[in-house]
Amino acid sequence: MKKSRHELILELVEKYNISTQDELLEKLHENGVAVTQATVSRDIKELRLVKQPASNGQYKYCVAAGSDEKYMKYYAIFAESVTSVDYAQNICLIKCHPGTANAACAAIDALSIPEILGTLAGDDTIFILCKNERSAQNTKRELEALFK
Amino acid sequence: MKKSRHELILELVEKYNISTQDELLEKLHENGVAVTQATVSRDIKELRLVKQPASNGQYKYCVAAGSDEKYMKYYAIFAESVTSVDYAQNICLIKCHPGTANAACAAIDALSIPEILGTLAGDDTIFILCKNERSAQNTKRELEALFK
DNA sequence: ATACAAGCAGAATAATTATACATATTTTGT
DNA sequence: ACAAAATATGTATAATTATTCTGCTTGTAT
Repeated sequence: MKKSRHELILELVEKYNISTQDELLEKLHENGVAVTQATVSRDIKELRLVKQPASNGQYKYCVAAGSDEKYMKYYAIFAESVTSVDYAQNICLIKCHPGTANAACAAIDALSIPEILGTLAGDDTIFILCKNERSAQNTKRELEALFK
Repeated sequence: MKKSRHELILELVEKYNISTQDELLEKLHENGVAVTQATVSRDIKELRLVKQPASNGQYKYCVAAGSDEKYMKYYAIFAESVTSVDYAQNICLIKCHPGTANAACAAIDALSIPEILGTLAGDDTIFILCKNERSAQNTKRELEALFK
């Protein structure tokens, strides 16, 4: 329950400009997740999201970009979504449990690995476009380290 | 005055584990800078510091890392190309100065806003296809914030 | 089956942070 | 130098967020 809510929160935060917990709460409700602000506050703490002052003078909840700690944040979600990582040529391919690819993909995006040009998630599969075969290999290794 | 206070704040935040504005306030006072919490709140907003949940279960004020800096890169081109942003149904429509739509459109593409399915630029007009009306509205808001 | 422990979440509330408003201060143009 | 405009700040308060306390639910060992 909590796990999937966390995934949803990460997605929502990526997708929308959410500037208060109440806004996030509202989005969660729209998605059929009924919790209270107290829980959202705790989720945010666990996910280590931050309320960042943005350029437009608003605030926006973001995934914190903290050195290598950031990997830890995604470990859980990644570990329980991903079943395999492979690559061919310059494409890295991730297989996930059904329905979890988007969440895992959001996590990968959030890692912003420089070798990754772009990602595309279906229902249970993620394509990762890399610069070349070497990059794909590195990416595979990096992601494997993450979910193993 | 404000400038040096800002510098001091950055130093203090680097140096200590500051988890509330009141703590920061106290440190400021120790350093002979007498301001109130309201000012600290505004300083933090301007400096774009964030209160980050840390590994020890505490919170800690930090310098924000990137995340919406990408917007800055495109601000200039966007600001000088775009004249208006509007939407109808699931289409977001941008009006630009003659001849500049393609450049602005490239900038929009580069932002890779997830709600945008695709874009099409003419000479002075951009069509942005969104998933639905809600997405179009969000996109409008986001882009307006960018060029305003 | 029962007791116990651990984790989760809601309600209420405490703690913290942001802002509306009113002044003061600084800057700018003349 | 002076007035006008812009910027900065404090006060008070509103808004937001974190936490305490309590009751559930679930799994586990006795």
